[in-house]
Amino acid sequence: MNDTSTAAPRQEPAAPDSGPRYDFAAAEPRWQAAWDERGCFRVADVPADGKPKYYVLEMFPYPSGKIHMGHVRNYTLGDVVARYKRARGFSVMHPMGWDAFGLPAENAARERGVHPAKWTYENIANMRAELKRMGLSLEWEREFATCQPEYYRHQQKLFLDFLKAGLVERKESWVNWDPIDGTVLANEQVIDGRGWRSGALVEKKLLSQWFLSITKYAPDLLEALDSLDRWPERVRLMQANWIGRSEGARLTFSLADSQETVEVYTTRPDTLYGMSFLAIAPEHPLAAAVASRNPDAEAFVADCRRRGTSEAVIETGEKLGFDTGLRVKHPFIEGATYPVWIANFVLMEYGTGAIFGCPGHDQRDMDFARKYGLSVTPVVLPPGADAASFTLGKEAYVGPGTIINSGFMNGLDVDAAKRAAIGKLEQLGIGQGVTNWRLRDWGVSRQRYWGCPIPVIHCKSCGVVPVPDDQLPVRLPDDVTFDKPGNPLDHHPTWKHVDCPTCGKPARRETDTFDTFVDSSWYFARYCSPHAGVPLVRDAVDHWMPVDQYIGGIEHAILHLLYSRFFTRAMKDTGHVSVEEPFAGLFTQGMVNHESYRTEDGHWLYPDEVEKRPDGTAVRRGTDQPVVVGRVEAMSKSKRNTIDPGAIIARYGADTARWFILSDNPPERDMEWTESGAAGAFRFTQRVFRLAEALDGLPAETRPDSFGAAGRTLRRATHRCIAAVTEALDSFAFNVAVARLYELANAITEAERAAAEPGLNWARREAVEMLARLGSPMMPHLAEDVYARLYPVADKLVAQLPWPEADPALLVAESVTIAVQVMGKLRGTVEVAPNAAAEVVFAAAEADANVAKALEGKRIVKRVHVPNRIVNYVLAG
RNA sequence: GCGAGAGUGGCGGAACGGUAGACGCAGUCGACUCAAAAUCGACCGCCUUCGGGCAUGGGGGUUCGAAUCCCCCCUCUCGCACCA
Repeated sequence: MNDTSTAAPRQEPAAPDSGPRYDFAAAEPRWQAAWDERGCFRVADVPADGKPKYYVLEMFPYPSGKIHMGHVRNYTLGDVVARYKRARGFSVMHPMGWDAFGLPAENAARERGVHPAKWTYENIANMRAELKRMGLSLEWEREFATCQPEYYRHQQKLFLDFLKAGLVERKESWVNWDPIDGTVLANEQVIDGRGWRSGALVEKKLLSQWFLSITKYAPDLLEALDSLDRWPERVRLMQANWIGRSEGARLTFSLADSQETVEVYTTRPDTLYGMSFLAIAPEHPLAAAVASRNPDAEAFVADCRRRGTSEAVIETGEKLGFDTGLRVKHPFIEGATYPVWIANFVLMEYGTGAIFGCPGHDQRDMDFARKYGLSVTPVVLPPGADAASFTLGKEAYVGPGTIINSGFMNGLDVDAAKRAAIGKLEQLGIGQGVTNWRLRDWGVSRQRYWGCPIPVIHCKSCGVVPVPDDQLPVRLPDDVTFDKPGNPLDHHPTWKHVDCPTCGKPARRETDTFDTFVDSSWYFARYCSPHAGVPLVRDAVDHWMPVDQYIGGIEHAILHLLYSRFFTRAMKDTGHVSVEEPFAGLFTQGMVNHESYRTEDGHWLYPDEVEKRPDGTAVRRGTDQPVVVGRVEAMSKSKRNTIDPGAIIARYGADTARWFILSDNPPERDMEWTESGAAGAFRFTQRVFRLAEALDGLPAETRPDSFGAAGRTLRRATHRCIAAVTEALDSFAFNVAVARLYELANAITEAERAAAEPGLNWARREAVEMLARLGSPMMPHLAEDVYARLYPVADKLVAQLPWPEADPALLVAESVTIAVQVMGKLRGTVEVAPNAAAEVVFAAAEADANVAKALEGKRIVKRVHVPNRIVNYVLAG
C-alpha cells in the first residue's frame, strides 16, 4: 500500500432531526447507572436463591484498544440471552474479562516504546468504557485480565498439577518456526504453510518444547462430540476431522543388508502385495543416517526442509524423492526386496513418518511411482472387472473389490483382507492392528515476553524442577527491553538466574512463556470464583459450570474450543472441576460486513467519505468525484470499510446499534451493516417512544371487564406477540422477534386511529408496556424509559421484572380465514368460527361464487378439510 | 479432491407439509409544510385480453396439497486438504 493521500476529515453527517423525541444520550447513562446501583446483574459465587442457574458467556476480547462491530454483534447476542434468561427466572452469570497476553502488545513496545503492560491496561480501560456504553448486562465485579499475576499464578499452578499428573511432556521436536514473529507455532496456527498471525512462510526447526498431552484424551474428545447436542453440527465435524481417528496397522520392515528396521503405519494392509517401494519423511532418523554419509541425500533433505511447506510445493503437489539405495524385505514374500526412498510427501508428524508405497491403490503413491519409474501391481480388482485384462494407468483404484496377486489373501474382499493381513502380521510378530490419530500433542512454549511464564527451573544437577507452590507466581519482570530480536526474558540480565529449589545451586529459569491459547482454555471456569486464592473453588465451579450458552466466532471452531475441552478434562483429572465439557451450548455468529468504496484511481474510502445520490450513484462527499461501490465484504482497516461502533452509539445510541444488528438477518449468518438500516432502527426507537408518549394525556383506567372491537383486536395482537417473541428468543431467531415487535407497533398505531371506545386506552397501555418489556432484551434502555413513563412510581426496573406471559384465551382468534383450494389451487377464502365443523366450512366454501364456478359441472372425488387452515376439493378427470 | 451448508421480490429475510413473500430496507404516489426534514396514509414478485396465468436455482418423484419430504443436476459459500 502506498496510499499517500490523506483521508478526508471524518465528517459526521448531521444527527437525525429534531422535534420532541427520545433523548437517548441522557437516558442511556441514566439507566446504566440505575442497573448498577441496584446490582441487577450480580450473582453470588454459590447462590442460595434456589433459582436454576444459567451461565451465558461470549468469547472474551483481545484488548486491541477499540471495539469493532464484530464485538457489538457478539456481545449483543449474549446480552439478549442473558436478559431474557434472567427474566425467565434463571440466576444468570454473565461475566466479562480480557484475553490480555499476546504479540500486539510486544509489537507496540517495539514500534512505539510503550511498555506492553501499560499499552494493554490502557486499551482495556478504553474498551471497558466502550462496552459499558452498550448497556450490556454484565457483572463487572468478575472482570479480570489474563495478564494479571492474580490470574496467571493460578494458571501456573494448574500447569504444575498437570505436570504431576503426567499430562505435560518436554520433547525435542520438529516445530513450526515463524521467522517473522521469531517463535514456534502450533500446527493449528499454521494455515496454508504460513503463520496464522504474521503470514510468514513457516520453517521446520528442531527445539526442546513443553507439550500438553492432549492426545491422551483423543478418544474421549472425539466420542464426547456426540453428546454436544447444542453445538453446531459443522463445528463438531471440524473437530472430529481434526482429531482424525483412523484404523490400520503398524508393521516393521527389515532392511535387506542390515539389522535395522523401519516401522510403517498403513490403513491398507490388504494391499501389501502391491508394494513397490518404501518411503520415509525427510525428517526421519533413517533419512538423517543416510544423509550423514551421502552428500546428495543430505542436500535433498536440506532442500525439503527449506521448502518444506512452501507454496510452490503445496500448490503443485509436486512429489520429490531420493533413492537411498537401501532395500527392505517384504513381510510376506520370501526373498522380495524394495527400494527405500526419502520423499517430501511423507509427513514425519503423522503415523511413523514412513509408508509403504502401493501405487495401484493410492493416488500419491501412483504419482510418485510414475514419476520415478517404479513398478505398479494391481491387487484389488474392481467389481465386474476382468482379472486378466485389468490394468492401471495414472489413476490409482481406491474403491472396493476382490483381492488378486496377493498370495493367501486372493479372493477376499478389501475388509476381509485387511483382517487377514493384520492376523498374519501378528502371527509373524512384526505388526499389529492399531488406531491412529491425527491430533498431536499441544506445544505450548513460546519465545516471548508478554505471556504467562512457564513455572519451571532448569538445574544442571536436578534437571527440570517445578517452581514450588509457595514461590508462585513466577512474575514477569517489568524492566525489559525490546531492542533486539528474540525473547526479552532471555536477554534480561538477572531474571532467569535463580537458585535451584531442590539443591540450591545456581540454575536457570525457563524463559519461554505459554501460548496464549492456554490463558483462554480455563478463563470461563475462573469467572466462577474470580478472586479466590486457589485456581478454582469447587462449590462455585460445580454450581456454574458448564457454560450454558457460549457465543463467539466460527474462527475458533477448532483451536480454542478443542483446547478448552481438553483443559477442562485435565482440570477434572487433577481435581479442580467436576465437569468434562466446558460448553453445553455453543452458538457461532456470522461476521459483520460492509460495502467497500474506492475512488476511480483506486484509493479506498471510508463510508463517511461517500455520499449516495438519489440516482443510485455514489460520489465523494462534498464533491462530484465518482466513487466505485465495491463488494460487501468483511470489515477491514486496509479496505477502510469499517464502521466505528463508538461513532454509531454517539450518533444513534446503543439501543439502535443493538436493534439493527439483531434485526438484519439470522445471527449465524454474515450480516451487512448498512447506513439506511441503522437509520431505520433509530426511527423505530423514536417511534416506540412516541407510542408511549401518546398515552401521556390519556386518563389512566382500571382494567375494564369488557373491550370493544378495536380493544379486542389490539389485545389479541399483544398476546400473540408475547407468545411469538418468546418462541423466537427461545430459538435464537432474534430477527423474527424483532419483526414481531414491529407488528405489535403497527397494531398499536392502528388502535390509535380507531374511534374511542371503553377500555381501548387500557388496551393501548398494555400493548405499549409489552412492546417495551418484550423488546427489553434487545433495547434495554428504551424499555426502561417507556416503562418508567407508564409507571412513574414503579419500584422495579424492567431488568428486574419477570417475562410476560400470554393469556391463552387471547391467542384464539374470534374467527379464522380458511383457504379454499380446488385441485390444490387457491380459489378463495372464507371466514368461519374457530374450530368450525367440516360441513360448516364446506358449505361456506361452496357458497363462494368463485369456488362454485370452479366446481361447476365437475364431480367431486374427495374433500379435504384441515381445521382452521384449508379445504381442498379433488375433482374427477 | 473430500466434507458441510445454502439457493425465495430490487435487497435482508418470513413461512408446524396447508392462502409463498410476514417484518424491515430501498422505491412510487399522496397528506401535512412557503419549502424541506420528521411524521402519517396508500401502493410495491412477473405477465394479463382483468377471467386468470406464472412464480421459492433446474429437472423428476411422493402427496388432495411441496419453498418445506425423496432422487438427479447446476451454482455459490465455508471448512479440510499429500494424514498413508
